[in-house]
Amino acid sequence: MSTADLDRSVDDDATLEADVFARACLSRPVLQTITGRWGGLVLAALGESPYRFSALRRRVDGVSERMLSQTLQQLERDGFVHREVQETIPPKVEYSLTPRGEQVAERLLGLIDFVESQMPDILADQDRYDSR
Amino acid sequence: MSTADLDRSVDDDATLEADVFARACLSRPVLQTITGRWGGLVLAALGESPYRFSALRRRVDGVSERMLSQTLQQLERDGFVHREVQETIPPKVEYSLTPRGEQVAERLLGLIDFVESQMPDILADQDRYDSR
DNA sequence: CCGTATCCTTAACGATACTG
DNA sequence: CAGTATCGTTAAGGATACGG
Repeated sequence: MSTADLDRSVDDDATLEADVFARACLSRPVLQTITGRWGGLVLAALGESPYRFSALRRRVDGVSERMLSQTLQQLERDGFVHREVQETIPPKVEYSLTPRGEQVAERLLGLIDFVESQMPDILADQDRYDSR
Repeated sequence: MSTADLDRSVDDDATLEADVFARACLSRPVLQTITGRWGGLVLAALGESPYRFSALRRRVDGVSERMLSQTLQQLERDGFVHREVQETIPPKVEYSLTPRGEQVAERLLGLIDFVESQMPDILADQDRYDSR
């Protein structure tokens, strides 16, 4: 089956207006990576400063070694994170944001900050919703 | 994690200054809802216009009835989405963004648009990463 | 120290049938 | 039309042991 059926005409900005609502849209997995359970937190953390693996794991509370490793690989693959290996003994690996990663982290931080600022009201709304 | 989940009786909320990096941070599930697999797309869709259930399901390609229903409930619970029932026959239910939801959708759209704009470069980076 | 590989558990998901 | 309930499946996640 083709997902191109619901053709929303490509408008003025042409090229990149791929429909994010389309099931097979290539940007979906990328968005999933950066907004998923750990991706957003990792990007936010690296927005503060570069981190080494262990330090990052401590910073992002609750992430397992496996998931952190996996998340970092995805972020590196998509060009959001840069991985720098220092061949010392013991070895050190530093993770930092690429320019693209910084742009994303910036926007992500804006979202996080807004939600944090709304938390008192959100919690109140949740309580109202739950008690009926 | 057990289903004991979030302790609603915040014994002493002197600090809503909660650290998003902390495992038990109350904002994490909220962020999860809006950035999760369907939450973001639903908010983005409702940012275009209000939708009724079926129309929304058609707009967000690939979402099942079950997941759409569940996602909308969470978004309504957190005060991002307003649900309006019209007692007609057949019944109609219209979903729209609350002011809070609009603020989030705005930021989410910014993120989505940026990623879309980067897709050509991201795909190239992915290819480079995969071929080694 | 920086991970990867393995195993196993849990949560998310989709399809479908059914109710108000 | 707008969902909820149930069930089987799949993907995500955590713990840990071990290699580089």
